[in-house]
Amino acid sequence: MAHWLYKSEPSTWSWDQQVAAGPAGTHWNGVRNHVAKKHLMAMEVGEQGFFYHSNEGKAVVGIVEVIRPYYPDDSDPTGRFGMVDLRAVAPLARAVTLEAIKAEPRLAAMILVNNSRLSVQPVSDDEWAIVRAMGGLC
DNA sequence: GCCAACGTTGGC
DNA sequence: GCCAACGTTGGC
Repeated sequence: MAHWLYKSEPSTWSWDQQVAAGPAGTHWNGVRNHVAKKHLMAMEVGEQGFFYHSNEGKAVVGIVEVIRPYYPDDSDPTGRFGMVDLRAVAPLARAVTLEAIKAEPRLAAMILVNNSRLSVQPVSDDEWAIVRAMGGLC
């Protein structure tokens, strides 16, 4: 199964808010980028991803899971973009900062490091395992 | 269909 | 708060 990384500014949508949304989850809407859209469309229910705080915090803070596959984003007046639904699965025991990711040579190829502007990114199996371990999860 | 201008994102 | 990187828009 594929893994993903979702970026959000805490002032807009934080991990705490995601947790508060509970098992029913929330829409991951507002994506207005065609590369990010392509990733959203590829997602399947049950696939997990990292929740990353951009700008403020700059760290991976938790794990989320896709609970509804791609469907139209009703906040998009043009109808061109869609969204998925996500629920919080677990917090990391300790946040994995961008600084720590950049300091780990095995993570040098992560999109987060090389294209910081892409808001929804694929994460390789190796990267997934490494960041999880750095976050204190087995 | 090219490309300059502009707006937005996000690290620093 | 600055600025680099990137995406999008619109004139030609």
